[in-house]
Amino acid sequence: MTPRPYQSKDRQKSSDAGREKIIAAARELLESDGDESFSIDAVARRAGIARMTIYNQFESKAGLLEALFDELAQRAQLTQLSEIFREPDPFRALDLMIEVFARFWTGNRRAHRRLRAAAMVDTELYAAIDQRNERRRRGLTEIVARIPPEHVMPMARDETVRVLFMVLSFQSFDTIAGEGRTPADVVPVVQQLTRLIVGAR
Amino acid sequence: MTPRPYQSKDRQKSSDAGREKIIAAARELLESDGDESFSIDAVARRAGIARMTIYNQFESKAGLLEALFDELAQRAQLTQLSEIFREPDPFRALDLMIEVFARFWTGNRRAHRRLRAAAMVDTELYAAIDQRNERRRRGLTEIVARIPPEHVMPMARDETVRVLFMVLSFQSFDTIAGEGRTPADVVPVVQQLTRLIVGAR
DNA sequence: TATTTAGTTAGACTGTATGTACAATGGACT
DNA sequence: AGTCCATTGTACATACAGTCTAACTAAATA
Repeated sequence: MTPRPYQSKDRQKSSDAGREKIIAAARELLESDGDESFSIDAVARRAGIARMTIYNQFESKAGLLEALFDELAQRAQLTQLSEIFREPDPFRALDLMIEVFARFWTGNRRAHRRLRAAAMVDTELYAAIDQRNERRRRGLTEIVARIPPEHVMPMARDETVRVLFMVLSFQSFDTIAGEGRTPADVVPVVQQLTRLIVGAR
Repeated sequence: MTPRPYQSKDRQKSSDAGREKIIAAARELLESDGDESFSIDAVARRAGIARMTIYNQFESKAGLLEALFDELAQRAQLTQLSEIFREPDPFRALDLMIEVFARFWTGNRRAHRRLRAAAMVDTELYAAIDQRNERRRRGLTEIVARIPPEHVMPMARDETVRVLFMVLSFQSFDTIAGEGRTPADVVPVVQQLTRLIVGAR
């Protein structure tokens, strides 16, 4: 009758493996251009597990997509950002930031599109992703603050941050990339655009 | 037994009135921040008509939203655009274009957001709205082509068009506007940004 | 080894939504 | 009077999210 709680490493490991299998299936499904719609059922089928397991692991569809977003971020090494935000040279920091986000946004473009679409409908997911985007804004604020006062800028600083935030959004990269252009094509354009916004060095 | 086809003016008029009533209800519903979800049923209830009538008039949800998009465009007097595209001075044309789009995008912001969200899910609607956006791109192409060859531009012309297309998108205005800023606040920022992109006169 | 524990699974069920089919109604036209 | 046609109510098929539950399974512990 006495409860006998325990945690297991093997148990945790197989559970984690299951989680990753599900997220991978979700990513593949979002990335594929098949006409199959993105439903919990479809993810479960592709991962070869029961639908209930997904609810077990992720609570809801929003929870799954939130986890997927974070996995995409890890894949694109978005963790480098905190390092970049500490880069003393603000102009160099912006160039690096553009490279990282180009990798992120254009690496899994279809997935990001459908993720955004889902986020616009689901308020819970929207809040989760919005929070992550705000990190980008805070980083930009830091970087812009690091631009020396004697440097002549075409816009006020807070306006500059707002505009840069927009330029570094998924939408921006997606639109500028158009169809069939690689990150290598887009990065120099966005870097050039950014230089115009903060004022050439 | 013999078919006796006819058209009626009164009939047409009351039918058109019904159409407008439905579109108005759809617009109000999209614009309101209530938690009521945007369903055909909700639109019908608000318009005070039967759900079937909507399918009768608009074929599908996508059809209704497409019609709504066009109504929003008319309300914001987007028809002025064809005139602006013929403006000989390209710099002035850009400034005017920004004013028109600021009115369009920020006038019914919530509606545009949810319209975009719906379009990202529904391919039919996406194609319809994409087509309308392409008119914007063609207009920009014309305007940029009108910039005199001796004018020094920071980017190649085709790249300039792509970037301007992005800057004049809903997403751009929505992001730059942030929360609670009016078109009057946003227009000068976007105009300034555009001047940086095409090169100051 | 026997028992406990916790994640997995299949299936039934609810609720919401789109879209279709169809027959009845009633107003507008000839 | 007779015809046309948009509107309407109702029933129906389908898809999806999410909940509940009871059975199953494999690992952990005594």
